[in-house]
Amino acid sequence: MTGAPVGKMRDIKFTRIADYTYEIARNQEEGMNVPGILFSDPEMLDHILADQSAQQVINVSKLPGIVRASYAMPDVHSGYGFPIGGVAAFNYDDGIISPGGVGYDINCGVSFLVTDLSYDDIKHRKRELVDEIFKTVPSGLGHRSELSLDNSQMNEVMTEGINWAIDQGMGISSDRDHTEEGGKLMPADPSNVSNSAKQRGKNQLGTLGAGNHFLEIQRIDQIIDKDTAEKFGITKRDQIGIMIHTGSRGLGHQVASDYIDLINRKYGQDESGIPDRQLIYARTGTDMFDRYFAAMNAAANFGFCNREIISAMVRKAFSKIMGTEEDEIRLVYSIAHNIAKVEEHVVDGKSIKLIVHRKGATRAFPPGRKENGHLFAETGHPVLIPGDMGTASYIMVGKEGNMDRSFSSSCHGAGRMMSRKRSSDTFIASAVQQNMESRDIYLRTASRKAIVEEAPGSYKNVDMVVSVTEAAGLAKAVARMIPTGVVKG
DNA sequence: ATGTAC
Repeated sequence: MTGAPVGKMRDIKFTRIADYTYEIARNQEEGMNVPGILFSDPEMLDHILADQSAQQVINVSKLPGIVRASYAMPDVHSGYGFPIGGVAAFNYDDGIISPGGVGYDINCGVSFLVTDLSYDDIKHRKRELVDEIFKTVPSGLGHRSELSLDNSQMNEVMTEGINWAIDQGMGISSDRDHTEEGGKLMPADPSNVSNSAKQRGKNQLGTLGAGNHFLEIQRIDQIIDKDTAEKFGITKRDQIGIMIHTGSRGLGHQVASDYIDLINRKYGQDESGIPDRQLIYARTGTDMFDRYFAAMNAAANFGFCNREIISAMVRKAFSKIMGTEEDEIRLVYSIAHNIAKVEEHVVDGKSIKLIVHRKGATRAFPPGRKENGHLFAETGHPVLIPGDMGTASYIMVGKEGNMDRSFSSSCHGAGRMMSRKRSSDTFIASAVQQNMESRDIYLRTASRKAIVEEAPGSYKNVDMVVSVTEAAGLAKAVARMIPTGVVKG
């Protein structure tokens, strides 16, 4: 049934307008330029209402130049200004860009690699493999890389993205076709990145970081869409893959804080009508817009390069322990889920240029978009969904028609259900680890804190998030992976 | 998420 109000909490009214799709009408609050749209189910709506995310969806809908709707993906939760799991597109000719709409971890994202190895091939060496990766890939807060870059190398990384790593022998040239935009976003201008941001990045290339960032050895658990899986190189149950979830580290974080600060100082007064200070933005056509966009792309390129170099370290570890060749560990895809992109979309029957913010949301283009590249023209590019460390992760692809539903965006993970603090108060590290061990998941972490804060019970059920994402018509599952070895910051 | 901080 469509059209009847289904809930009212915190004075926010939702109307079910389609399968797993709820609307917050434009008349909900004064100043909304577009409605809010949440992809969810009745059970998950409760989680949304328990935090600030629905209000944040409303706040975003009031920003200038927003087109069609302010969206929340099924894994939405509250974030800095914009919700995590939020998608907002602005008219490129008369809109805005907002650092809060991208998030502090610019190009936080995922790489997934597959091997021809089966679980049986690695199980007797699994601990050695994980230990080797844990030893060679620095993880945790403040842990430095053995790579130390000078200014000119930093500038190259920020303009060239993964090409820098490939030129250095830390990557394979074919990885370009398996990375969003070839792993090099443009325009990227390091001169718009502060010295302190560059300083922070110099010893962080090839580091995993902390929080929900991870590196997992996974086994293919279910192949859901056999044809597509095969095109992605996934052919059998128990096939071994490696998932890397990390971003642009301290460099991206510094770029975000620098520009939030700069924009606030320059436009804070003029934009006093803004519903939340944290939504501060630069308007299209201003120098500030161009500077942030080019700095964000520079940080994103650092993020792509970071995942590429970690992939090279994984290839090396597999080679040392398993005797595999570099090209036997194949990149399926590397994609961002914290980014703003310039994209063409049809709005009101006309194709227009937009600046699409995806913050904790994954681009999910179906076949037919040039961005897919030649390899994924027929399938759509892989959409990588990292779950929690004890349950599962997914590969999906965009569903036909999702351009009209979410500007071709999908969920980006399970989404937190408990705050880090509440997780720390709820879980005991040894019990979490033991539980994982009993399910054959070997865990190495840089800190005890990571174990409790990242306990699987802190997250929404990823299977449910994925099934709502499917039912809402955003993306469809291709394969489900389960972790067997986990490295956490 | 992040050298836990203006």
